Amino acid sequence: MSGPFYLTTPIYYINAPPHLGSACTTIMADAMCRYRRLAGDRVWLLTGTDEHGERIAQVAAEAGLSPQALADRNSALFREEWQRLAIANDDFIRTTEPRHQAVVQRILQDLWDRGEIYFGEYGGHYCYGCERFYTEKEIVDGKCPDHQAPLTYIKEKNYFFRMSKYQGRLINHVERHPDFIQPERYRNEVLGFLREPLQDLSISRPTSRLTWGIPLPFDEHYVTYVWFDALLNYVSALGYPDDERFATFWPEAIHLIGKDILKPHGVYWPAMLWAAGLPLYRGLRVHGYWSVEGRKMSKSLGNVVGAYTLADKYGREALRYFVLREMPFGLDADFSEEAFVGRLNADLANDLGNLVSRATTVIASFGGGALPVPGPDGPDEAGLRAALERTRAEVAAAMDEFAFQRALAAIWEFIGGVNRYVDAAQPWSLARRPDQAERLRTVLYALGESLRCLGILLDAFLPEAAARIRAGVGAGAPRLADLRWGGAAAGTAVQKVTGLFPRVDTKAGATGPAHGGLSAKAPGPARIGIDDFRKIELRVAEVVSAERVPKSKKLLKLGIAVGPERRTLVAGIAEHYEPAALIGRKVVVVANLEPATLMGIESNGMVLAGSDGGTLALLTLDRDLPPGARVT
RNA sequence: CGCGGGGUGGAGCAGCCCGGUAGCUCGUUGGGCUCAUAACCCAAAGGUCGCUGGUUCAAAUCCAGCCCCCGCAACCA
Repeated sequence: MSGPFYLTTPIYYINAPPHLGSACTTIMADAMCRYRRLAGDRVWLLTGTDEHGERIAQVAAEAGLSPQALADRNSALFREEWQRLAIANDDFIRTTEPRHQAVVQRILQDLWDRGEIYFGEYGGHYCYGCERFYTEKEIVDGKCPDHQAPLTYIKEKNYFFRMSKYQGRLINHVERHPDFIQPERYRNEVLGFLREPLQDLSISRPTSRLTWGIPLPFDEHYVTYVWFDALLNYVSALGYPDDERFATFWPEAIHLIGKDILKPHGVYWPAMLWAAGLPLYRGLRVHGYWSVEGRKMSKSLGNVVGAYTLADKYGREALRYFVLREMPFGLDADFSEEAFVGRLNADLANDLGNLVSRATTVIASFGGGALPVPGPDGPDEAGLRAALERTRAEVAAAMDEFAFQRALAAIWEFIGGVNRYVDAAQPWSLARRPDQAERLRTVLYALGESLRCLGILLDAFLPEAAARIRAGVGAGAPRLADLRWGGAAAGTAVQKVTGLFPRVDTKAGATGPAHGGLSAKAPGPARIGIDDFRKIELRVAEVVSAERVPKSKKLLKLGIAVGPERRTLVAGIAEHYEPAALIGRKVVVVANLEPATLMGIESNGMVLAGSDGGTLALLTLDRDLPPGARVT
């Protein structure tokens, strides 16, 4: 079982601060690696940040910073977050580091030399009206489906990776290695992607459009685009190609990701590795998403949960426990503060914390503060021993599948068993009967032994609590190999361990609906001056026609009159307003917005509406004004 | 007909692939214990398993149709 073990988290895009989702991935990775270290493996845990791209350059410009300065600042947010959460990563890679850029360029050059990359002209059927390309499937009779106008075939030059040629090989690999992508549902999803013809992958952007990236070594007018830059971190961080770490760990690589980036990892990345002449990673493990109180976590809903704020309020171990216990691996899970506190109180405080407290107290009070020499085991001790073995085996099996939830459920099964044992054995009664002295010693030893084993079992999941438990029963450094009944030496001093996980009082709103306090800090909109506001041309408009945009869920196509002018705009209000109910109404629109094309329809302007995430309300006039009137 | 997930006691979930007494956690109620963090242990109450039809000796489980939620993607300008 023991050997090298290499686990990666995704590199997080520094556009947004760390939140519950990224923390969850990282915590899972950390727990897995701690478990493997416990098993005696040589482990390498990699995390890091993805720092290139247009958005970063833009945000930096707005903030008056260089892109590098912004990247330094935002990358540090992640590094600090993982420190505060006690993540034991072995490395932290940044895509702006020279060690990464050098590898990216080296591999790009190599692929270019060997013809895996070509300079292509992306040919597409382009509609000038829509300002977009159409695929063969979308074209109706050779015309734009929206404008009914003939399309122009135009070309855009870029570099392409010959990904399409790996399609058959990849299908074959995924089919023959069920363990390559897990859980099953995501394996099926990748096979689903691969049923459609695989296109070559555009891997460059001209520097005229994007400058904040890694330059192509063979053409200074282009930089790499997203995935070639990002995915290669997994090998660049190991010191590819010459470092010993690369030779040791790369063949064992397991990528832990969220379901949002399945396609790049399950499809692009294997093709890239083959093209580069590298062995594939060993496995891809995909977890689900967190929702918050039944709703998707999103910036626009303002319900993004920050991990550290939560850890700060309830303890980072409680946070670890919650995300590992509550999310079945691969499936989505829901976060709520109520569920969080429920877990904390029921599992950590009542079951575990209380057990540790009562067991150490019993040993301290009735056993003279040390593990006594036990007498012969009775049936209850045999039962405990069997329960421990079941738990050990189930934890091992669960961890093989990244099933943290099952592993913890198994450990809590054991904790329940020990609690029942205490009640059945009643050491406090035995202590009153001198003729039961040997029996008492047996019971106290069994309790100490149970805690010692918990101190090992829990180490991967709750490292700090596990350390306190081990310290309480005088156990040394944890090793999975020591998870055998009878490993504790009689005579070992035992200290009372109390307050391991104090209960959180849920009565009378003691916790309160602290969602505001739990939100990740999102920088609020900057203040603007009146001159900036005057740049926005708001006008009264009358809706003269309204219809649903076919095949769309949210969009209505509106014909509006702004003074004498008629224009078409698209509004994302179809879920809240019937088209017929809008005709004739006066609304307020942003009149000088850049046109945009949505579902093939050009939208000239934007209807103003307020929303709290659930309800949406259009802005209207409380007394009549003619269409075209300026709103200030 | 875009892809997918789900509807099971008050809440959250398992069971469904391989039909046969409906299980777990929390909550509620009653009891026990007093070592312990108003905790721990035992017991009880509570479900027409979304709807309709079909297959079968037997359907939560298989088949068909329908209803309702929720993601993802394309579209929140």
